[in-house]
Amino acid sequence: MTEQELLRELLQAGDEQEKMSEKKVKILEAAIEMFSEKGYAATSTSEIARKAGVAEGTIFRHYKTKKDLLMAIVTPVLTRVVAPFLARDFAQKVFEDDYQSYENFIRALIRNRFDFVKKHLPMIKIFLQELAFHPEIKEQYRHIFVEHVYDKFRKIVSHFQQKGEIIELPPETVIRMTITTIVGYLITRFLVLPERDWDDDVEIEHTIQFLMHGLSRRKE
Amino acid sequence: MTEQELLRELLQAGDEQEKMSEKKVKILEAAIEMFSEKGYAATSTSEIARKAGVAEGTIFRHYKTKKDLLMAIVTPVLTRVVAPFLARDFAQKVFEDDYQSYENFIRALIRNRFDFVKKHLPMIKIFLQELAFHPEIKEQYRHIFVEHVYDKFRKIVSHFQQKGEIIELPPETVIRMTITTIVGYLITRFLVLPERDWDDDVEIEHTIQFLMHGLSRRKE
DNA sequence: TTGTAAAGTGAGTAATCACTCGCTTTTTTC
DNA sequence: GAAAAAAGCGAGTGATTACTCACTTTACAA
Repeated sequence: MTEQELLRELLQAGDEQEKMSEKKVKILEAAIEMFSEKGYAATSTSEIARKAGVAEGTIFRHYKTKKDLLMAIVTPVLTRVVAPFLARDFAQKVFEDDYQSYENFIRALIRNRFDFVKKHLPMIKIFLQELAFHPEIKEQYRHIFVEHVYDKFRKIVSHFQQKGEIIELPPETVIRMTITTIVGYLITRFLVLPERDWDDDVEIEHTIQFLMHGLSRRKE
Repeated sequence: MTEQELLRELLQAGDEQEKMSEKKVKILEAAIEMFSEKGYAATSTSEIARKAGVAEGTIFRHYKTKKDLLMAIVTPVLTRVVAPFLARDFAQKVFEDDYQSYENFIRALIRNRFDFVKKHLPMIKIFLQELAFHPEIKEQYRHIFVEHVYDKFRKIVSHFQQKGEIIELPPETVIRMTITTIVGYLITRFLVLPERDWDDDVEIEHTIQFLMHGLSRRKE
């Protein structure tokens, strides 16, 4: 699968899969690169057109406004970020002991999210940046999280709390710590210190151990 | 101490304390508000002038360029973020058992940073946003961190590792987990879910317990 | 009080902005 | 293969941009 096919597939997530023209893909690639490097507001449509090798009018043929172009990039990220939780059988699998422990659940989650961030870093950068300034993006995110992630996550936490594997704190606190630890690792790894030579397998394992000990039942 | 005096003091950090004119303070206040709400690139100097109740020319009387204005806001944040580590006697105090444990050290740190973030949230938002797009800011940050924070932090970690309080992971991993946990909590608290009604004392204590258990010596 | 430097002003400037529109070229449909 | 639709083009639009500059007002030292 080529880079272009991969991008095409990701960006079409949700849409009826119409074929995208060559130039439309070029526009998206150029926009993603420039938005992630200079920021959305600081990137002009003429720059995007130049980098994409396309007339400026062509951009507005495909996207009514510059903001539409941003949303076309950001929306698929939104759904993919929480993708693991969207699978219909996801919570089921957890309860039916596909992952015998919270630890294995976390391990699968962190590995999965690691690959995702590694593959789509520029889009994720744009998403994180613009989240702060566009209330609709934040609202979409909030909606998806509340609707598709929070409830399932809460049930998983409760499940392993009852099994005695993790501590009896409020579920939202446990969820916060889990997400914070994973996201904190990924942001450090890919945004804060990307140039350091990481031993990813070791670091992921340390992170999992840290999280599991932090969440383990306290024994006196 | 009024809000204005407080702002004045913070923004003058480092400079020889020249008196700032009324209008200069107004400009800074307006710029901080707008930059944090709309972003640096999306805010025009004319908007800032209007909000500050000042002619546009007055902005450029005090700051040569719009970017100079940004740097005047962001630079003091940089030093204040790491302020606790800048104190000359800081590491000394830790070793001489002012904080008898890593836990107490962390507790003091998190409480201190909590107050700082709460007080200067808009400036911190601007700082975090623009860090991504201005290499000089990132370089300044890297420099201060490497020069003034990392070494002291590393010594503190080693100290408590030798005392057997915390686990014998590589110090940079322990530092990463500590910072990640604290920053993750503060970002969740003030940026991701600021509208939730937090019981801050409880949440801070849970966070400390999570961190300390995550970092504790594993006992078989 | 007067002289001077700093602070403040706002109309003006060239460049750039997101976006439009009449047109040509390419692709799809029957 | 002709007609229709979609994609692509680029000069042109009015609005806005960061910044300048000649000028006026204010602050303060001698």
